[in-house]
Amino acid sequence: MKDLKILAIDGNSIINRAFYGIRLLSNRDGVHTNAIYGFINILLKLIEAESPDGVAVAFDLKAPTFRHKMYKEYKAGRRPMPEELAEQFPLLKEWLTLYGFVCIEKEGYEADDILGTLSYAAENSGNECVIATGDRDSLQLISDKTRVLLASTKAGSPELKNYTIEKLKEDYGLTPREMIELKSLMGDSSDNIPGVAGVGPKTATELIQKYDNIDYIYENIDTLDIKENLKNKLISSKESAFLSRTLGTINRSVPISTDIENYKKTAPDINGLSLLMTRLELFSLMKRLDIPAAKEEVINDTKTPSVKYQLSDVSSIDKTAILDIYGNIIVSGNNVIKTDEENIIKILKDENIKKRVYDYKSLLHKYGEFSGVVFDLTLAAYVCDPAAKDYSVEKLSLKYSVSNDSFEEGELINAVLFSVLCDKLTKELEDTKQLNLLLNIEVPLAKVLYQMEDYGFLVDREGIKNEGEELSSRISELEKEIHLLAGEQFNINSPKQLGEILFVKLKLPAGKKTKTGYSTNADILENLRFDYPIVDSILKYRQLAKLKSTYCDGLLAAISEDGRIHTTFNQTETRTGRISSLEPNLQNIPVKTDEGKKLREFFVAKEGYTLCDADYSQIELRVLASIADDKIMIDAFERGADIHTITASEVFGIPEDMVLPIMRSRAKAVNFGIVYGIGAFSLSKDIGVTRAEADRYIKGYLDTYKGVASYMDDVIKKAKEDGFVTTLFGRRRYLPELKEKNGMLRAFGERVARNAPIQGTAADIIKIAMIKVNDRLKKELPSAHLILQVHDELIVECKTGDEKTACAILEEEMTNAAKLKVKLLVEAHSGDNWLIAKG
DNA sequence: CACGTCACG
DNA sequence: ACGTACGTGACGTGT
Repeated sequence: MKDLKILAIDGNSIINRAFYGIRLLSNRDGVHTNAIYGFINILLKLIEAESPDGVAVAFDLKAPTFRHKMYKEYKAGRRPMPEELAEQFPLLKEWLTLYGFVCIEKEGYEADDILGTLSYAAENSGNECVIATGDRDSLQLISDKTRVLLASTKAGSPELKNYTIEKLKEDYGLTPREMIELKSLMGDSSDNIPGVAGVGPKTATELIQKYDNIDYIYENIDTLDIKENLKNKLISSKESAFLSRTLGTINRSVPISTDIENYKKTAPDINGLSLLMTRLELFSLMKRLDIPAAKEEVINDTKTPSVKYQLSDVSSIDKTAILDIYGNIIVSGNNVIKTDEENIIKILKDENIKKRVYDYKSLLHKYGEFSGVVFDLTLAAYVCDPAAKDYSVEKLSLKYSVSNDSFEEGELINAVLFSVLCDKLTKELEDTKQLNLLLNIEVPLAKVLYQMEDYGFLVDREGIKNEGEELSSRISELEKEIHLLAGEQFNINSPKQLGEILFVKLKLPAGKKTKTGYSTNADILENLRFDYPIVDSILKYRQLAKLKSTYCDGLLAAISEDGRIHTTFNQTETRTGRISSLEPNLQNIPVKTDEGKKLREFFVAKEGYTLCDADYSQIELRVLASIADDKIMIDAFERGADIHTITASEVFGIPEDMVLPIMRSRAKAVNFGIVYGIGAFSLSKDIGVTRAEADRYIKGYLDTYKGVASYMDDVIKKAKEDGFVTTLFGRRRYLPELKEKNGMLRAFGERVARNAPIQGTAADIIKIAMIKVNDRLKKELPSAHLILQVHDELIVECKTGDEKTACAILEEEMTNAAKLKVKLLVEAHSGDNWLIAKG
């Protein structure tokens, strides 16, 4: 059989390039997939470019023969292959086989031997072979029937060079066979081929160009026109040169099938590919290859009326869809599917019609208030997997193996898809005991958040504007001063330029470096500010520039026509269950410095109204005391005393009234650190003591709070068994990091395992409080509105005169949102603006 | 678009 | 030997 084209790939070489070229990716179970992903991408590109009749992928297998003795030794002395890569080999091989390609590995042979044998077989039977590899060794295999596609990295970006006999001549001035001779002389350190000592690429190339091969050179060594010095080198390394040629010659007679027909592509096993790729979460590749989701449930709309819609309508741009209880789409995106707008609103507002929706909060913004929502697919998907980035219907369909026979962008698909997804997610939530969390916390909260977004927070536009102008003039003063002290003009906002000025031009003692240059962050500069006036000015400049750009300019740009700021709360962002705030972010308005605090004065109540601000006192430590069941800490809170003072007293072993401010502040840092999963190094850096000192604090702490100490151990043990941790309300966070071989990543996983139940439980509690506060306000104080949440703090705008009632409602509902082993303490204040209301 | 920096809990 | 506390979002610079 003639005229077949075989693509022969050096599997090890390409998978390595893919692995190191793409950041680590893993699926939900912690199985890494980056090398597989990268390999398939490269493979698809090659297929597109070459259109081969078959693909054979060669892999190394251990137990080397003579040729590879040295290679093995070299490999033995080298870092072993990381587990993250090793685990991807069998999966890739499985994928290749399922796709209809051939994997070849033969005990005792390397991948390039297999490539050599394969290309030889192809040539001999009049066929064509294209070799893809990153290893220059294979260049010796080139012929008029065999080309080499050499993968390399040029200026940081991957490149494929197409080597034919002509191209090789152009680049190296040599024939393929001469490449072997070249290597005999110059050696190859990466393959541990010695060559001739003192002969590099340049000399070797000259010699081979002139004399063609080492047999000729050594036979005629005395008569050839070679300088004395080089001649001596050649003579003394003669044995090594011939050994190198043996080592460097690719074996072209590996015992594998030489019938090229056997390497023709066979039909792909679509089912198998679906299963494997769904498990690996290689969704973008599945889409590209037209591979449907695993265990495909072909949905035939036999039971339901055939209501069809475009998938694109509900995927990304306007991701809203509403279903009635039969799972029929009523509206999707901007397209009304089944009925008219008037009817939609009628259905929505009818509380007796139970609705399953996609993105409740967006629908509320679009159609106004409605109830009767019994399921929200977006929120369900978030609760099931809070680490996912994309909750589009398209992604969910792939992930949950739901599809139908026409699942393609632009194709009509059945509305039942939604219904099936809802059922599947409900099942998962039941299985993981999180359905309660969805239905009683997240869904009702979505409505509360909608109301908060809709109502907004009034700001004093003129006040912010004036403050911005004030800051501007102070900033330009500082700018002048800094340029004067530096002796030149430069952009202070550029860490790069600033680093150059401070640490090169002015020769200040440089601290740490970042990837890109000198570190100029506040930690570093803080240590220099007293010795160098310029640093003091820079810190001030930075502080004011931040206030101006992010807060004055940023907030001004975000004020709506009604004079209020309507933030958006993202309910599906954080991995711990917190909500986040964006465009603008109202959860990071300054409070720590006087200049910053001033901005809070511009967040005000409207005419005739007052702000009430209530925050939990030490909620995370109280949660910790409760879930760790730590008697000492629980007792401390029950006594109502200051927890940091008590901690200092216990750790330093002195009476509470002897605790000095410095001791309290260090104890406070340890309390925070414990919640975050603490390390002595970071603690010492944070509070400015030696590492040993910090270590003693932690030991003393864990010795005092023995319940906390055992909780910290137990939670990790449990997390390693289960693969996840949970909050008091059952919210899960999966921790694939705990399975990492990489110690740093694993340590990170352990800190997260300690922190997530604490931060997450606190997040659950305030969510419950928000729902309850909102309900009570609706009933008892309808003119009052919840307007903001900042993790442990709620803000209400109420009629002036109602503030006592509003504060009482806040305190009651926040305090009683959860029953812990420790009482929750809430402090509430009121005032005309946020600064005063915070107390 | 990645990075450094810095604002918050 | 290595890097170093949890969770976020916005801005300016520079490739």
